[in-house]
Amino acid sequence: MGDDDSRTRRRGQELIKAIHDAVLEEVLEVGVGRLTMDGVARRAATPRTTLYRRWSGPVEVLLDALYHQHPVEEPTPGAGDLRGDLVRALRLMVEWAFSPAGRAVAAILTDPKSAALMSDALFEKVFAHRGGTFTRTVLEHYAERGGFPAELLTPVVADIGEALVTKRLIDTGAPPTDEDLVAIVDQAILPAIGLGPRASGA
Amino acid sequence: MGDDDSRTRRRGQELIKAIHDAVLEEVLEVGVGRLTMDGVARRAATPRTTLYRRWSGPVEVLLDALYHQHPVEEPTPGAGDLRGDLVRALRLMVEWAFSPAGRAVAAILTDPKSAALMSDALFEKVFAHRGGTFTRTVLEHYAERGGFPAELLTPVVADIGEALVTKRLIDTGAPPTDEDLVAIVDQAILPAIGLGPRASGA
DNA sequence: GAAATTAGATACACGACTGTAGCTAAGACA
DNA sequence: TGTCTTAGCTACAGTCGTGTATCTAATTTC
Repeated sequence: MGDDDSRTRRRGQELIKAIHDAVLEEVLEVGVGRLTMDGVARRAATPRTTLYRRWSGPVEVLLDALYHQHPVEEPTPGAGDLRGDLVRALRLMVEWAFSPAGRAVAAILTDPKSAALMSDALFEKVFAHRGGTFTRTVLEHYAERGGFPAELLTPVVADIGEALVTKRLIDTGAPPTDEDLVAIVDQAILPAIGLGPRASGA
Repeated sequence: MGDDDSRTRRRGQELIKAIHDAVLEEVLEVGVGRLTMDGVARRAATPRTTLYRRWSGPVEVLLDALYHQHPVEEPTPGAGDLRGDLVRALRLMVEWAFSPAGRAVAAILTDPKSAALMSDALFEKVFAHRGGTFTRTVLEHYAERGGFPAELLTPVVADIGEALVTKRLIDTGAPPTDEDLVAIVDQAILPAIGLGPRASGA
């Protein structure tokens, strides 16, 4: 049978994946504005002609890589541990934020020239729902089951956890510890849904 | 007397200011990674030699511009309107975020190559205290005067307002309305310091 | 095995940018 | 007025990246 190891060329999806991986690495090293076809090609160990056959520029390569490597794990809330589920959801968010795709998304969000290249499909898939998919899922789950008054779950409240994690990532560039995540849940999220230390004292 | 209007050349601070303004505009248009000496010079209507006499590259020009154009208004809390003062502080933050310097800071924060060029003085002045200077000032002011229990003012709580505004800015690219700011104060900050609707109902 | 497809390789012309050198002239100062 | 400083101007050589064209050879398909 065909022995894959003897092949010298990559074809089809294997090649595409290598190029996607390469552009996600390259953007981490140089940033969006310094992405070049040359750089991506070099990192992918493929000639530029191969890239130009499919994409017209490096940002398109990057956006395409994001489209295909975006799948993000969603939290799976249980039944009786809101606090624990919130911490786990935030941990999931942090893990994603430090993935190649997560870092690339962060870079694109501040690039003035990327928006013009953004397809509607990609925007819909990657950016439109970027916020609120981690803790919101957990909070909705528990609100539906009467864990706290559902009317307290406003767009602002749904965003608190992720907002604090996002800001922390921007401020320090380092992943928050589990203690940090617990503090965010206890000091900011739970009070906002009426489950803070003051509310339990009543 | 010297008539300023007849001069054909800018000198000293006038020239420096024009260059600073130019680089802050240029970075908004092309992003950090696409900044060039050529582009900045063109926009400042000055030759590159003039830039090279002072700076070795475009990011240095930008960082210098930030160092000198960073002064940010601080909130001036009053005596009896915590809620109003928090909303005003967040409004101040939004105004700064949309200033040329504010936007430049945002761009630099995601550029992989800018950190290496960052002087300690600049980091100290512009970035180290970037978070927590708006609502923290107000919250500390009122905590000291017994407006709410001081022990509730943790680093997490001090960050809530600005975190939510930051995330909103990232998510939409548009300035939050005053209604948005009021919602952030009422739904997230006040509950966290024990002054939410639930606490007053007790 | 032959035909089709396409990955990989090479080359080219061009533009933009870099960094430097050298010069002139405007402006400040004594 | 004379001197000094430096902004503005021009030119240059070199590098990098772009976009394209062409060809060969590896791989897949029939």
